[in-house]
Amino acid sequence: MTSITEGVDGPMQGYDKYAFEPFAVTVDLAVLTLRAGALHVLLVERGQEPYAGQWALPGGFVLPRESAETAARRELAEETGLSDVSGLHLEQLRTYSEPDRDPRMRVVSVAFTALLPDAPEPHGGGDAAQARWLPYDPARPLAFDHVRILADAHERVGAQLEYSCLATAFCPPEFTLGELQNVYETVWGVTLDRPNFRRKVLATPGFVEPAPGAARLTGGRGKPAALYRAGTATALHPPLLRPSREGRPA
Amino acid sequence: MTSITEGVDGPMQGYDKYAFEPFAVTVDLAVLTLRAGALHVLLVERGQEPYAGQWALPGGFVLPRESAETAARRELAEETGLSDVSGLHLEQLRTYSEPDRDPRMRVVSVAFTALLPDAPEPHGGGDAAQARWLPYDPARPLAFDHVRILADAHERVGAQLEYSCLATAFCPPEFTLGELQNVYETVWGVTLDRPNFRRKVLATPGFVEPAPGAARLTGGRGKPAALYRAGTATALHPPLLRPSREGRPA
DNA sequence: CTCTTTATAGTCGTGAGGACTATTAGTGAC
DNA sequence: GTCACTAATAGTCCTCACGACTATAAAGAG
Repeated sequence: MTSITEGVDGPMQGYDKYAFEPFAVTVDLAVLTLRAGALHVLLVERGQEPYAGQWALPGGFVLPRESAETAARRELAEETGLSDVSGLHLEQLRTYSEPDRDPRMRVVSVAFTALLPDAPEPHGGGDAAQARWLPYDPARPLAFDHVRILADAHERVGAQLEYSCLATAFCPPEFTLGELQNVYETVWGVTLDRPNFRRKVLATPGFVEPAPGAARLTGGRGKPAALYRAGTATALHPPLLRPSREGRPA
Repeated sequence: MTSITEGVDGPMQGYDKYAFEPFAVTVDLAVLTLRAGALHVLLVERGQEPYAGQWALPGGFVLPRESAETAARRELAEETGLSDVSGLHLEQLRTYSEPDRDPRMRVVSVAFTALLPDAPEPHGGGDAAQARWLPYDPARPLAFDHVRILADAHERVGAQLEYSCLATAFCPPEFTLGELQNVYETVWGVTLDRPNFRRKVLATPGFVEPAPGAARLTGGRGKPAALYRAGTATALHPPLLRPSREGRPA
């Protein structure tokens, strides 16, 4: 295998005695939100080849002086129009580096998951033909290896709901326990018993705390629900386990 | 900041209309094992500047046609001298992309954790002055940002012990429950009750199964222990939670 | 008012798991 | 041999987490 380093100038030059190939580094974003009780993903329609006209995860190149995290935050702001909103949860998912994942060249992509409480309509700016919230559908074809990235993101978020306070990242600053339960039910695709869910959440120290002012959410049907806000804890002890994926043989 | 793309030939040329910087992509490996009941890390002594003479995690450049996973496996084989041994657990940790993490140039590094049952002495080949197993010590200075990578690896492995069968990756093909318990106690830095640990492990379907032949390990002091091998399960239900890091206020 | 809807309160029984004791089966000292 | 020591294994007891379930409260719709 021959080195192609000879084509590289500037800071690449003279890196000890190693041979290496320069890579393009990008970020891909799996931005999830809840709309009308359903999980939605932010997707962009590609305007250029390859995969022109197909849906893809938003993302872009990491700039020379950026970390991947910074690039992801910038791309998210550019695509959705919201600049570093409070309640934004951004987390590195993993890195995808298969040699042929981009047919043009060697691209290594650092994938992130982002969770948003409300869903402002994105304005598809820049390179994308349009950007839209679309219902999460594992069967929807996407450009590149984005189907896999999105599936990994969904799996990761689902797992994190068990052990972290991540669910509040899907909720507005003040929320009801019913809304919080909807997060779990929607992401996990299950239904939970409401009194038991309430007992578990309130018994977990630091998960949620009553919103100040004893505010209550009225306007809907039924008894008004008390409002809560995210607590100070970051990890959940004990964890809130989803119903066993494997049968219970015992 | 100007693009330095103009110095790039070959597949980098003419990538749409974007300006991007070529990055060097490396892998770093946090290789953990148990020796004499203590957690050890595989470290190499750097032979060149920067950080010449300092300890660092093994790693190296991703080759042109390699994925990061393939590169990690190759580097591990090169550094430790063991070629794709059975029982090798390799997993992507995360990617470190701070702009100045390498003083010479822009290097994005994909970090992996590798778990080994036995610890063959490494032969420090190639670029490293020497390679050795050293006791895990979060306070040991390391080159680059490797202290953080190693700490992240330790935290990740500790968390994974709770929900996965990962502990068997530290053990030889056949092991006693005492050896398995030592894995948990060493990585978590706690002591566990032996009968309770035994009950939990045996009650978890697919975690371990008796080794064929009703073999027993003798030679040590005390009653000989039965031998087990890793089961077919990959996830642990229910999880084997470590003693609560936060106090139990309830 | 009555029905429906949703939030909240409480009850009961099973079982997981922490703390603990007892027994078994080996080695090494004497 | 036998006695101490060590480690594996078996079993007990008690608390509490949690699933399943019933009951009550507080709103809007008609």
